[in-house]
Amino acid sequence: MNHDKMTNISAKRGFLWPSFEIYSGVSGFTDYGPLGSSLKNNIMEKWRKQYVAEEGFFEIESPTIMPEEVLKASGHVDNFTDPMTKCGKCSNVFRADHIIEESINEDVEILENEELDEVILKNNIKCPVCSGKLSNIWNYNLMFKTHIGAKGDKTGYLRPETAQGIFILFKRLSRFFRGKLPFGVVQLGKAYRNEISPRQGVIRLREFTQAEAEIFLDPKDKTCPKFSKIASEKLYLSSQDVQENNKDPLEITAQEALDKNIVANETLIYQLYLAKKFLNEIGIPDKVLRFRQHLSGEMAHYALDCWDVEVNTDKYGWVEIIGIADRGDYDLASHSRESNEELSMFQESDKVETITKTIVKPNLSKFGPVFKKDAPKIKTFLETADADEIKDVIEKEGKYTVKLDDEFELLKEHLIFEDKTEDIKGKQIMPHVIEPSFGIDRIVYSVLLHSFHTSENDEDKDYFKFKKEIAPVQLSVFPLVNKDGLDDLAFEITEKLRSLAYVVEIDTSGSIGKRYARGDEIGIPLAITIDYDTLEDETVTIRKRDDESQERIKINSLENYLKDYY
RNA sequence: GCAGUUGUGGUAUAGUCUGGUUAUUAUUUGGGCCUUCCAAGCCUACGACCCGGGUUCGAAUCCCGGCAACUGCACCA
Repeated sequence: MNHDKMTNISAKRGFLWPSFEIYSGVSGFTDYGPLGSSLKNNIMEKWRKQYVAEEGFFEIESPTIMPEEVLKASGHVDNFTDPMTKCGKCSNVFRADHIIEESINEDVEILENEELDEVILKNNIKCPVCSGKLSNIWNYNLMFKTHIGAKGDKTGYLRPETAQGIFILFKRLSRFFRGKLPFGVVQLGKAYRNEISPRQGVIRLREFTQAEAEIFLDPKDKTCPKFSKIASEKLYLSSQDVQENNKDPLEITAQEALDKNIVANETLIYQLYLAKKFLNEIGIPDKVLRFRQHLSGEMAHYALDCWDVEVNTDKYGWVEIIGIADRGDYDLASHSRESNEELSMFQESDKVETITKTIVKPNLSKFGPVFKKDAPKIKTFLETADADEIKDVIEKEGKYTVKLDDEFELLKEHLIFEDKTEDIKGKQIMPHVIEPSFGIDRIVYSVLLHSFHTSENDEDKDYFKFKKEIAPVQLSVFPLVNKDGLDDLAFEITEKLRSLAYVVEIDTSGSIGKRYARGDEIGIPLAITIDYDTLEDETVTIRKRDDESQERIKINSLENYLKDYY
């Protein structure tokens, strides 16, 4: 693990570059160079293969600019903020809670802005730079704000996460999936957060790529049909208990995690397993990974359970790269409330249940004259009231007292009780959501870091040991020397391989050793060398990056060889 | 956002304190020569003083501001 060497080569060879560099750059943004872009795409394609193809989820794409209502409902407009204050004299801007904490040495994190204003006034807190008067506090929202339309009267924000785009399509999606739970929807794309001062390179960006899946399921049934297939898979988990008591991470099977109630449900465990599988397959091994359960104070208010997947780095320590949360029905409930849309689904039960229950109705000829203008609200109360309870109380005490804004006494003659039988064919439910959320840029960084092979002595070299599935360049082709027609043949073979849709680099510069080294450095798994034997027997050598082993094969069996390999 | 350190070809650097010739060296990269398998060698070319302002006859060098990076603090729903 070596951040410095790795980033050096990554910049040199076109993986990651600072954005807007010729204008001296802006922190919190990064450019993917040719190889970085290709690597990232390969990782995202691999992700799609796992979640869309293998899991049967579907991908959608929604706008990156969202109207204010959406983010108001999701809570981002009001809560995704920091309190700020500005000095009237020198115009410096500060985090209000920080100035106050420094000045009076008290934790004021929980206070509202108005209360903070009062604290500033009461303690006569001044600008720490020039002692000028501080303004009232406003919220600095971490979202990028913009205007929609020429009139500019509609406020929009760049989305702070891709997930909301899925939630607000719920009505359409539930029809698309023909009303059956569970179903999964994914979105890969950019999200934006105007961080105050991002300083960890590609780890903390203002514009970043997420890959999120939202799995909608029955709140009463969070089992997972594929769970049995992975029940005996080993997981390494740092549960709340492990963290709070400084224990070693648990090494347990998926089944044990479920039985011991360490992870809340099957679907959540299955998602932990999928995340681990994905990371392993793109070259991030278990030994640099940690599955960490959020502590109860750390958990977002909407999450029922949440696990972070963290990767170990030499420079930034443990970095969160994936969050897997059970968000409950928080999002659907909020959007349903704000939009006045019914965001629930009717779920048919396995068997029809016939129930008989007592219902209560007002006996209107007596009820109306007695309660007059209060009658409607008492009637409304009765619609949702427990009829059995009312009946009991009236039978025992002769009356039932309703406490609304006033107290009303219901007598037996005001009401009609009926026994009613109905068939329950199912129920209307608001699905819960389990969300694995991948930070793609951080994952690309982790792949670069943990694929990077550092030399231990002078003969060894530094290179990216990418898994062949994600290597940005798949093949290199070299003529052993640039003469006697070997070079022409190399170009010919390159063209042929490119027509088979392989990403191929041909290199005729420098010595053969230099060419291997250049190819290794950017992690090209295979090199094909054309030499003098090629002219005689139409064979080439295939040389593997990781062990430098060579084998000789016929040119006409190259296609099959590569098909098997990739 | 605060404090400190730093900013010279793609990379790593000399020069900055003490202002003054064509900005040092290595490596990388392109072209050529050579080369029958792992960064060999030779020739050659391209390539830099972070940006803006000030001081000065003259600024890579001194001063101020900005931007960025690094370290620590803070922030990270």
